Amino acid sequence: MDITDILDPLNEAQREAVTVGAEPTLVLAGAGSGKTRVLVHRVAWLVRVEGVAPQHILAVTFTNKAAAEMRQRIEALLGYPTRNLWIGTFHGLAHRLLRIHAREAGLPETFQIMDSEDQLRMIRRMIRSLDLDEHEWAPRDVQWFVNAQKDEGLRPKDLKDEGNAGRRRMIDLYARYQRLCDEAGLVDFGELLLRTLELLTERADLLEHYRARFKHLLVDEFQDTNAIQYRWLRLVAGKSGIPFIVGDDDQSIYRWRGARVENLQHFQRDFPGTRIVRLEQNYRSTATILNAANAVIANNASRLGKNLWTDGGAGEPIRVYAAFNERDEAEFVVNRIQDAIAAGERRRDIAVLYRSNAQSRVFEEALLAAGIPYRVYGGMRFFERAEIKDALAYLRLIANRDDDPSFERVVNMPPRGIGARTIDIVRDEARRSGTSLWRAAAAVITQEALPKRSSNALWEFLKLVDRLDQDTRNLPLHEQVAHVIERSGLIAHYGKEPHGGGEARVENLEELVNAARDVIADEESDMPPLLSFLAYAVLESGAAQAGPYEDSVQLMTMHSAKGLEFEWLFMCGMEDGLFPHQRSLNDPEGLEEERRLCYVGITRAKRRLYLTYAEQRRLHGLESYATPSRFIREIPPELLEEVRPTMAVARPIYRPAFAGRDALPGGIRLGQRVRHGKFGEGVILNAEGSGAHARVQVNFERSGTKWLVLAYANLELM
DNA sequence: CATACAGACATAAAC
DNA sequence: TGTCTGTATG
Repeated sequence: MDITDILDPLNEAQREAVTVGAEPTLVLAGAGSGKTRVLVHRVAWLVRVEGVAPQHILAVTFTNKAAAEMRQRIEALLGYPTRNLWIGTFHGLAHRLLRIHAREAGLPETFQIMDSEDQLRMIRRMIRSLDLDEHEWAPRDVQWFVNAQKDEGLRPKDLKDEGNAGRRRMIDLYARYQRLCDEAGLVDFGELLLRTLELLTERADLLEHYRARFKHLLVDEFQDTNAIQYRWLRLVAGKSGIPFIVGDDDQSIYRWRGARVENLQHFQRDFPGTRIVRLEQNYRSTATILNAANAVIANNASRLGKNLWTDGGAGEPIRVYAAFNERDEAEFVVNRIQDAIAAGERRRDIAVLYRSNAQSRVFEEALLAAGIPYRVYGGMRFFERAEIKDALAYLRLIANRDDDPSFERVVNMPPRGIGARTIDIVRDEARRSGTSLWRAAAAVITQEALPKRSSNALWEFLKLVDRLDQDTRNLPLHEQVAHVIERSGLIAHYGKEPHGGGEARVENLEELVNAARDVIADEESDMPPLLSFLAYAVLESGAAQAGPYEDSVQLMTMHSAKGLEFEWLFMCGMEDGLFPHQRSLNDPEGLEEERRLCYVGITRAKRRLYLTYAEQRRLHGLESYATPSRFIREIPPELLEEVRPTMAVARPIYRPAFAGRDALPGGIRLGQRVRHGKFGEGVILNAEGSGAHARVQVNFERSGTKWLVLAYANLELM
């Protein structure tokens, strides 16, 4: 058997990982150490050398994009399609199981998935219907609470109020929300996982079946799994499954949305005899860049320990530029980008990274002015667009009339004279009789509880949806979609939107037809195409922007940069308060996560890295003065090179951090916690002036941010 | 029902 | 400061 194509491209550690026997394996894979390659080759090894049938393999990735890429690479290596090999995200796989076993899981066959926006709308509506104060019970907070519980695998009945009235109400809201979802046949992202877990826990026969099927469980980006995903993995693995997981504790940057790095440690505890393979050789960056990354991450206390190395050369020093303000920073970056392009660099190999999206603006303006094509990551995705969600809502109603959120979304879209008053009456009726809005609407019409005009309009809507359903029942999916966007009136509605704004929307709607054409049937779960398409639209929200092939400079947050690499990299806004972000300055765990994010950022760079910061920055409308990020100071100075502005300036460029602080009386420092008689507790953000005129900016927890004159404020240090 | 205006808010974002 | 949401107005 020829296995050279599997093993030859691998180094020794990679080869060890790919060829391990049937034992639980944990691959600690540093940035740029070839972890995707290891996963792909592991699958090929199992199939070709160990003779494992593809249906005995389950591979879990972090995103759909990664799943698609992995499947494609596996097929390229194996040389044939891998139909029975399950590859997907935890959510995608859970959805598949729930479709196959909807009945056993207590769901209607036509159940629909809600994205976070749908979920938020639903919670907001619920809070209103309960006449709760939306400030005290902010829908966002409730949503956060519900999702956090689900991520931990907890149902309302598992939660105790601990004698806390607020918590008791939260638990109650969670329970009510869940009831609403169940009644409407709706499943949120967390529910996909939780339901599946419960299904497999309760149904020993199913569990046994899937345990027998999925012998090999491969999980990528394991450091980003949450509690329930890990329980899921353990459950499916059981005693006989062989988990092969790949992760990097230093790249765990999603703690804030439930990811548990500890799962890496737990894994070793829960699967005794775990074989650990470390991939530490980096093929991406210069030694200088790697050393900087290593130096920064070394400041984190809780690590499994790992040191990246390369046999490549030192390369260039890392450039640090201190800008006057954010516009100077952008101008500097754009000038360097022009240099790079002039030197023959491709635009797509250049990226500008920042901590938060709001920072993109200045760079966009500067790039626009310079006429350099760029692409901003993030923002509105295809399936999140209003017109697309409208069209999907019609389709969802066709599939399931009881989908209340979809009903509310399009009952008056396009406008057909059904106002807030009418909807209120329908809603009241639904609540009174405990049915869906759809049924309530029909009831309200027969009861003649509405003015003639509204009643007719409502009747027209019900007829419309029924007609759309009937007329398209036997059409291929994409024709069904085309029919629906046309006959629902959405096309006409958006087409006549003023100032040509509707044109793009109409194009998007037409694009939806194409998307429907491309949907591939899932033979295994023999899901109806419409249901399959609707699920796809929620689970795979689509790229934020089209135009992929124009060669353009990449702008994105440090988070979105994970997994990517660039020849030239700019990390901007390297200021304490921006990066690390303000909200993590007082929290050691938060700070460690920021540091990991910095590590992720630095290790994206292949050849040249710039770190820039602005000494003065306009933020939320007011000027603030910043100190360079502590992360810059964590890089050994010999790896850095200051870049001076082209104009001569009569001041030190790379000011030592916290210069000027000494001038503040009373031992006050930035970041210091203080208490004020009236405003309560807060943190010093900024300071200016000295002596009797010294003022400090304090961010009070209760009263917001204020400038105070030190001499009068009587701040108590904490 | 569309548009204008006021007010709140401002970390990251896949599924 | 800019964006988004909700409400007031014509």
